[in-house]
Amino acid sequence: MFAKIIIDQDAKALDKVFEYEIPDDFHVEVGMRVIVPFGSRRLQGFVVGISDKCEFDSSKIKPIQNIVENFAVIKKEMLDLMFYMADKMHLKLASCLRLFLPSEMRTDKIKELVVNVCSLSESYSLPSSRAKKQMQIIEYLKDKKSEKFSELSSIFGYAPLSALVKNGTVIVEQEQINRTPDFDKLPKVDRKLTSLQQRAVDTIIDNKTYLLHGVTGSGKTEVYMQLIERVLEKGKTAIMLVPEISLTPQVLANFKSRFGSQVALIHSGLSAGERFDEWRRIFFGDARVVVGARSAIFSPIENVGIIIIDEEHEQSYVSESNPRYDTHDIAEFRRKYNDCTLVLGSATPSIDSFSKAIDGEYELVEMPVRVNGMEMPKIVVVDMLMEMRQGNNKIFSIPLIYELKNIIEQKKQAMIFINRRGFSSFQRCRQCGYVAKCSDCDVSLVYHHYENKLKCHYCGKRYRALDVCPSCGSTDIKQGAVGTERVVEELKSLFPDVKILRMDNDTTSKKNGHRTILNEFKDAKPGILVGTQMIAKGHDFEDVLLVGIIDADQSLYQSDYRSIERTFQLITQVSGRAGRSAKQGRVILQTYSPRHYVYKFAINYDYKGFFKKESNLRKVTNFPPYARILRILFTHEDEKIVAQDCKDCYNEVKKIRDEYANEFVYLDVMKAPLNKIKNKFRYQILMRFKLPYADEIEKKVFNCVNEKCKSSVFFETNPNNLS
DNA sequence: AGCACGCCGACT
DNA sequence: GTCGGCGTGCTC
Repeated sequence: MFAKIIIDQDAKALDKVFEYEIPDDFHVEVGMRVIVPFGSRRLQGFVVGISDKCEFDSSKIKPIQNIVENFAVIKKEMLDLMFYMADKMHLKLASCLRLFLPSEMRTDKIKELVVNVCSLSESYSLPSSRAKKQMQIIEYLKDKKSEKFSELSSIFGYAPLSALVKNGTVIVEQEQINRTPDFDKLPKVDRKLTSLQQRAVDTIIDNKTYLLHGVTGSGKTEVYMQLIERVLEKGKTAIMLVPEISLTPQVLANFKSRFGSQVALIHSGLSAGERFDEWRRIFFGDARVVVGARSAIFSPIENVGIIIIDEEHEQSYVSESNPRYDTHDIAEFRRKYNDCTLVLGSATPSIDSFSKAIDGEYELVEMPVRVNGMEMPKIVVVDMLMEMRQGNNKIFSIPLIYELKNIIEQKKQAMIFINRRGFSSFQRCRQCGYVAKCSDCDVSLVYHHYENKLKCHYCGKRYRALDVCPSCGSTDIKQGAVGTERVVEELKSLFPDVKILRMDNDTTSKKNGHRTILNEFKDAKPGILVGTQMIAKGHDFEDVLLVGIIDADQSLYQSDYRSIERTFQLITQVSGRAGRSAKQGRVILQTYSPRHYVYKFAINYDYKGFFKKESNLRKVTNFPPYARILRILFTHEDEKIVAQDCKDCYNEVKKIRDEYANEFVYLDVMKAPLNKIKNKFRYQILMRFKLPYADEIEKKVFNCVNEKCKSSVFFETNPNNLS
């Protein structure tokens, strides 16, 4: 018999199926991990098929050397998913498989899922004198009493060992796996749902995809919980995905108390060991609800009854780096495979998902009212140009200062949202125009006042801050756009007695950083929390009555087609933080372009109006979801090589463009906007084509680029940012 | 990916 | 003369 095997190496040249002979006494199944001789090395591989004949030159076929576990660690569904991903998303087979296993089990120090331990049986008969290896094993075990099966089999070989096991000389026992003890579910409290919530729960029953559009505060989480409960009662399992940043301790505790030990949590805060343990509980069916961020969609959970993607519009559901995938696609695959329900929930669905709902691909379920019946907070747009004309060129507008004073007098709380960390976006010499840049990346450095350093936000490299211009010696140095640090500093000088906290990547990188800051904020009355994106969701503080958005335009003028959508979502989410309790909240939104249509819709919380406008725009200008963008990014240390590689591929792609001339809207080559990151030069080919032949074109482009070019290329469809 | 085989510069 | 640079090519 022969096995089709994928070598566990992330290299383009090895991205294919290799064939090995299965020794007669090996029990090999599809999905197992094995060790195979590969050239002069031994490597880990995965069995993806078994056949009684081989297609490769049989004289070159080598036998499988060993098996790692005596069962399949990659389940059937995941194997199918791997082929699907490789085909549809042009990913390497091995890199898909790696997504399915916890990092602890990977390559070098192969961690086994269960440990099989061998010992000599009490009464055994000596093998025939010809079986030298068998004798050696017996001697070894006499001396050491017991040893791991895998260890023995790699020292002496699998064949003699399995012979000894078969005739009862050697006994194999599975080492006890420490599973978390089952404990009783908390008593089922009768949770009163609003009629809207109840209607949502009653509607979401079929095995299809639902888009749950519920305004912030409409109680989507409770709906999810009810849905999961119902699925569990039917003996099925559930996957619940949330954006990484909203995996706060409160959310986790909530799920733990509701579902007890049935829930497995997967988040970035886990150590490798903890992650492995949770994975193992899922694998063996001890956990029936998986709650986690993006990667949890790959959990080896069986018999799935429902998959939920909360905040489905979040960018973090698309993996940005190497195996690039969109969680929606994986979830859709698993929904079909398990014939189960998929729920996409959001207050501000992505244009993509909502248009699928409009087209009938998803069923739309709406919850347009907040649980507490409160109005959404009132959003006031402040024209910063006008402020400037009136002589205020400070960070804060007059209305914002006024409202802040108000809040402080009432001993309430405010949140200030500014989507840029650090002190200022750059430092520039006013005399000669010099801007400090990172030596490894093509970006300007961000000034961090607290550490008095310039930092590169791409590679993390630090530099001394400028006090004199290194180019002309001038001391007249201008600070760029404001960041969180600068806002905090300014607030402190305005309100010296008020507790002001900052929450961004710099202050939460330490363990429990989030929790510490949030706990501190909870008791700070009056208090102001300044932060980036990460304050935008999940945190409900009753006394937050004011939200300030410092630079709403910041996300608006990024040169990608989703920036307007993103701005709308951000404003809605941030505004949702205000007035979670009985009092109505207020939002001050500062902008330099107050007449942009996004603000008109945002202040009225008019998602549908916004959707209509935005989707129309995309339709007439041929942008997703009405067309597809494909970006091919080339990177290399040597600029000449990338440039040439990229150019060569471009010429090939042009041929495809000519073949599908009616489909292409756009095609060009260029330096990437960020020409260099971490000392690697970046060039790109960008194209946009209509949908009818999109899959076909994409495949052709992929194949020809893959053939043409040896250096590393990165394919992105509908990229989130073009830097 | 990693390792082997293979063809040209500065060392005992 | 040889040790060793890393350029191409192969691994079932």
